[in-house]
Amino acid sequence: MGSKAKKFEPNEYDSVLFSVDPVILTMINGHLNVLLVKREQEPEKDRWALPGGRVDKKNCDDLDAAVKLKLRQKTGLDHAYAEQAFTEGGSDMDPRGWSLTTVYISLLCNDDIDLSKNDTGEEVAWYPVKKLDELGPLAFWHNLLIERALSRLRDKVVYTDLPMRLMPEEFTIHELRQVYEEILSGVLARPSFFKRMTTADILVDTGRKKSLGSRPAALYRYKNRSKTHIFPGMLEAKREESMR
Amino acid sequence: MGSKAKKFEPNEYDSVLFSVDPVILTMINGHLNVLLVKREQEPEKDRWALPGGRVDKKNCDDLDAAVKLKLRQKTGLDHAYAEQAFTEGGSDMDPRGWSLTTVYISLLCNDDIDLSKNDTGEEVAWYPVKKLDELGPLAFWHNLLIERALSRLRDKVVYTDLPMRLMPEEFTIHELRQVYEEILSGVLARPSFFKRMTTADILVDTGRKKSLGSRPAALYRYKNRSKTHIFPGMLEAKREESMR
DNA sequence: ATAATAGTGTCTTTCAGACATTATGAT
DNA sequence: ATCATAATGTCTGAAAGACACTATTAT
Repeated sequence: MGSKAKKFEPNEYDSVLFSVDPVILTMINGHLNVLLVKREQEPEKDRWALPGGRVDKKNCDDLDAAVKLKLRQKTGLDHAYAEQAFTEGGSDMDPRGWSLTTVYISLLCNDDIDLSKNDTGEEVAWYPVKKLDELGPLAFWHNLLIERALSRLRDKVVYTDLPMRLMPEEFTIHELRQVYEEILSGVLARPSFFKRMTTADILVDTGRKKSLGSRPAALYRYKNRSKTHIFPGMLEAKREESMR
Repeated sequence: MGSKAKKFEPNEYDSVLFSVDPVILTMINGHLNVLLVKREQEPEKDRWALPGGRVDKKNCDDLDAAVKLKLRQKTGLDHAYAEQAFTEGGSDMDPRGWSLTTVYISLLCNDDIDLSKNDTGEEVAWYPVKKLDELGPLAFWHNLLIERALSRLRDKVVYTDLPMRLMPEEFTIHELRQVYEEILSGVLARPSFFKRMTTADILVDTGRKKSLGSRPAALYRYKNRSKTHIFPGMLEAKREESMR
């Protein structure tokens, strides 16, 4: 098939082309954005793609190390949150042959990131996930991979405090709710949300306030950012918030 | 490293050894059992292992097809339930080199299975998951893979009706509860469980009864076995049921 | 009748949703 | 004073846990 497809007959039966593809998400101006890079190589040259790729087996002893390396290379962050979402594979994903990708969800706060720290020299950019279709098709099946990752994220957000990984050090409960609403594309009842968060023993009131032209809101901080809290019940997001 | 390791320098950088490893579970005599096969080849010859292995890329267009093929080969079942759990990879898992495995959880009813249908001619056996340590170490990291798969299963069982895939066509609510309790290694309150199941609109009373020396229990059947029900709240299993 | 277990009723607790009310700072 | 919105109180409803009670069969 492809003219540039490389040949590797020996042991081809046992091995597959493999890549790790992190879906790196952050909040920018109230909207969820995903990190993309522009491919400089065939196949799919000049298309936007997830900032993943082949695993450097010499420097990575296991999958987790491979993901951490990708994240460091693309965002400059050393301890970004990443969780494995799923693995997809098949003969149609990549013209070079039967290939496999493990998709991770990585959530981080935009304040912590400096894209100029990007190791790779590629063109990288944040893009709002809700406008991805305006960008045209991404490389490979990355549109599909992102959609599945977001679906998984939405499933988990209704019963966990995962969105905390998108928040800056200090934030108001209102800001936190907006992040939940953005992820769920729906509206949440304010009092329920407030109670849920303040009774869960996961937040600390810093005592300071943040004012935006009305009653100032209390600034909170997470008590323990390293472990994900599971709430006893599930949130219910209402439709609406369609346009903007 | 290993003396039998095959060489495939061309493009080795891009590809990894890959296998699919289903954790196939069923209930036997009230206990959760996992399907194992005895390896007939090096490495790890003569050790018990998960019934997985390399993917036949010529006959499988994607990952799902690969898992379905494994299940058919090992159990003779064509439409067994299987769900992807996670993927693990690294340089220490297999002496032949950096390798990757995607683990699936497959749940099925023992009544449906005839191990003599096994395609492969290997020695296969069911083994109780709670006695796996008595069997000695499994091949590769399969003890760890099974433990992680079971952990995932336990997490999901408290808010879904996944165990239905382990039940025969008709069953009593008591039998269903015993399956939940076996998976969770805990005791569930009978009335809560009964209400949860009978109010969820997932069961049909067949009208028939099953008697075991006292008041006969109603026999139920699942209304729709193909979609997993999500309950609004979570079950809480109590300790105990230690020995047996 | 008694034993044994299936099934049910009732009460309490927990927690989310809805709605109304109070609090606080900017103007 | 008025406005905007943060925070909270109260009520309701859904669903799980606990416990007691009733039902039905075998013996």
